[in-house]
Amino acid sequence: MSTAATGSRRRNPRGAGQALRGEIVAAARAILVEEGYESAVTLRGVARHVGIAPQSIYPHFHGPEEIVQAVTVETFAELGRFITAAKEGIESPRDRLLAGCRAYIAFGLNNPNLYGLLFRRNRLLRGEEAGPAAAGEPDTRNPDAGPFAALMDGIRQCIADGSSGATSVLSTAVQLWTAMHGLVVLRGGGYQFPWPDLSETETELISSIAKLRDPA
Amino acid sequence: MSTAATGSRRRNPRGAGQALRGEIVAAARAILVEEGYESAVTLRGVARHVGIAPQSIYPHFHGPEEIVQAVTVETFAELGRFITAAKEGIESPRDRLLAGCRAYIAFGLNNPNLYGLLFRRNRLLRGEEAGPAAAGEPDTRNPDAGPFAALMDGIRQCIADGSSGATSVLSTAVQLWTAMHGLVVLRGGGYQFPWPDLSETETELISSIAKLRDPA
DNA sequence: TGTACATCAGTGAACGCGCGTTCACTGATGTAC
DNA sequence: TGTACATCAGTGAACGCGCGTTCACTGATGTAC
Repeated sequence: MSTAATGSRRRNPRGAGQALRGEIVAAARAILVEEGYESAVTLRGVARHVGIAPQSIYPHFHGPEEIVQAVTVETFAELGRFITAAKEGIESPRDRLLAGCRAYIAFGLNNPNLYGLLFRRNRLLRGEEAGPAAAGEPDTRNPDAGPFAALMDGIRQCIADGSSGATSVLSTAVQLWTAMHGLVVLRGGGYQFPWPDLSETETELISSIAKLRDPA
Repeated sequence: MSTAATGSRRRNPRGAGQALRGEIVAAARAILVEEGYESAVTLRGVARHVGIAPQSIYPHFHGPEEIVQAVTVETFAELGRFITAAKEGIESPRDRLLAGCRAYIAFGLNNPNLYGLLFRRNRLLRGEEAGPAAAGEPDTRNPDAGPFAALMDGIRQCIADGSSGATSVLSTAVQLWTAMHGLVVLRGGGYQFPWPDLSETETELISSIAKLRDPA
């Protein structure tokens, strides 16, 4: 089931202790991708995957949740880069918006387990104490930065350009995000369902929500 | 944290052994609502909640997953009844469709933990063997029955009525469901975010996806 | 009408497992003198 | 140039905990005769 540790692991050289941190995060990521559930990420499981003793994780992380959080931060950055890359070189605001949205959806559908990590239910709902936002607080959910800000920019440009008839940028962005998230979660959920063609669905959803006019 | 067992539990009378089944499902439901995660439903935890010994569960369920499945089936039925009740007495197809969709969203936002149960990732994704659909297989995800079929009916009536300009019933229903699901999951996720007004968002999303014409 | 018995609705006690966590330890390597 | 020492990057062994699961048992109650 889970890949066994290599066993041939070499101790990191003096001063390179931080390298282990990276190995731990990578192992947790691999376990998440394979197993799909946060609960599969245990200190002992990660240690086995890396090939170290469980207690060797403590200098880097205080527990499993911190490791998962590190994977989450990494994944948010990855998603951002993926979307940015997809929009590169596209001039038309309308096509850029579509390309960005399609990239978001593609990332989610191709990495369902990692995507699920980005939007797992907030711990607050379980009655734990609030605390300030962590240093690497995910920024897709931050309206002023990252992918969401880029989405708003894209919509603004479409409005300016005349290719969108939307009135509220924030409201439109939230609705687009909502639809894209729903699409990723439902289609990536693994249910048996006669899903209509993905590309058409994307186009229709985005066009109708962003009130895009058909290009001449 | 978790409510203690009453301790004053009476043994069920002869022939009423099935009553315990109901108590077990109710306890699991309560734990899910309180704790929010499937992993919180353990045989021992449920037994504590009911006030019985852990092994007393076995005559009714083979393990925690079966209990969760029973809660899921119950919740699907509840959702269906809730939507049906909300549409009752509304004549206009357009208003019926809106009422049904609003009810779906309200149920999800008011019962985030139970709603999450309905659409948790399929076990198949974790590499477990397939097997045929269970007896109580959730029917919101079945295009030919339950809430989803009702949604398609609603759209059909709106099209017949002239209040919707949609062309494909199935595609429109899937898109509506996608958007509603995304809305519930994102808004119910507990993130800090400047969400626009819920009622307006609902109206805009549903109207644009179902291509509803403004009523005169 | 009384009584032996089968059945039902559970319990008591115990098991092995994987988990997080702690404490004392090791052995290589860079650094001060 | 040699050597004592501090530090770094980990390990060995053990703990208590909650979990699922098994086995033998109990005690009330309906039923056959």
